[in-house]
Amino acid sequence: MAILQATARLFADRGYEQLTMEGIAHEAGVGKQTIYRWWTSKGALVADCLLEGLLLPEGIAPDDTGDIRTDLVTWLHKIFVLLESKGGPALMRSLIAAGAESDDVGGRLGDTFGTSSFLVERFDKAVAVGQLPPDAPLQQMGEALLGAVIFRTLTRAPADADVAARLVDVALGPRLADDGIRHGDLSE
Amino acid sequence: MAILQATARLFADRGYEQLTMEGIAHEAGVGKQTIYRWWTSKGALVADCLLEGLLLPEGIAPDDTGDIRTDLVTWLHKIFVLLESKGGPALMRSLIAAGAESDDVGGRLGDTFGTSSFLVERFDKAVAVGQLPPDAPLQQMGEALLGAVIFRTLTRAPADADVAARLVDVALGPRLADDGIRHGDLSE
DNA sequence: TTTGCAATACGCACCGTCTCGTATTGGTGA
DNA sequence: TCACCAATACGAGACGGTGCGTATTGCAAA
Repeated sequence: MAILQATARLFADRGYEQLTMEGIAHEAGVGKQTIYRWWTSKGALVADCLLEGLLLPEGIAPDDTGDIRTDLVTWLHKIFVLLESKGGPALMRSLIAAGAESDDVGGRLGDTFGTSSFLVERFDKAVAVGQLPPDAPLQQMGEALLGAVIFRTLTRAPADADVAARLVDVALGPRLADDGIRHGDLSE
Repeated sequence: MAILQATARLFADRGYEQLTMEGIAHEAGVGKQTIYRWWTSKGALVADCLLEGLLLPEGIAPDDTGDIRTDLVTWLHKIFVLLESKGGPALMRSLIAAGAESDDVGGRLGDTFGTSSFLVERFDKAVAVGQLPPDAPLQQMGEALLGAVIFRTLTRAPADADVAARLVDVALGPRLADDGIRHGDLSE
């Protein structure tokens, strides 16, 4: 659908706040009424874009090299780099703002990043190979990691590899079964 | 300053999105020009409210009963209850939206909840009495907890006492020094 | 008087609704 | 098979409403 693609394009280079129905209609070569016929609000429209995967960059799922800690640190570092890159913070903040304003977008974010997210899927694999205990609170571990990323985005805190390692350390905690508990020097 | 109080009042019962400069001016019995003389934007104005402590409810800092785990679970549970209450989600989402949109508010949120937040202060005390090791990544533990709260708010995920306990478990991880590592049944 | 500020008028942008004129589509009868 | 004709979907954009940020006005205290 041309409207969704136009929305995604404008979202990517102007952000949620700057997104206007008139702008989308023009970009898509469509009348406003046509948009309103299919979607009730800007939020619903953006939520559908999110569902179609038009808003997020490819490959935001962590790798699976077999070692959960390495994979998570690598993944988180990649996210941080993305967040430092041009347009990265804007995209992220736009998503957050959209989620905060619109129940549709918020719910969709929950679907994308929540219960059955790529992160929890990666945790599941780690459980399967015995790197995490079966009773680990995978859900909350994922929330903690993603939440910390959101928190840093919101507060404009710079992030580096050190922070990534420490966050993973917090998330995995005592649950890493195969190679000990404490990793690296965590002193401030 | 009457303007700040008016802003806080309107923010509390209408939220950030519904907040208008004209509304604030009227509520404060002030001309719009006077507001613009002192603040450049709605964001800056709300950021100052945050700084003055006019937006957050009293007593959002955790207690100190001596046991860090109990205190954190109690605190998180309290936050969740607040979040379920009338106006709770709206306030929280308004703050998040304001932070996402405005660098002023975002930075202020970082000051309030970040590096030297009440949460990290509580962690410091736990370190002082030996409940946490001195090299624990306190900063990241705080981020994980607050981030998870933000994440749940954004995704409209309901929260209960169980979730609170699991989140605290993730945050504290192996670092609880005085009474063992695993607490409660964490199976799904 | 002068000055500081509340009040308000202004032009702009966008909202969501509406109306209009133009395709497009699918059914019907010769 | 083909011409005719609703019915419908759509692009375009006018419209009234709201809030923005700026500029002007007029009152009241010093």
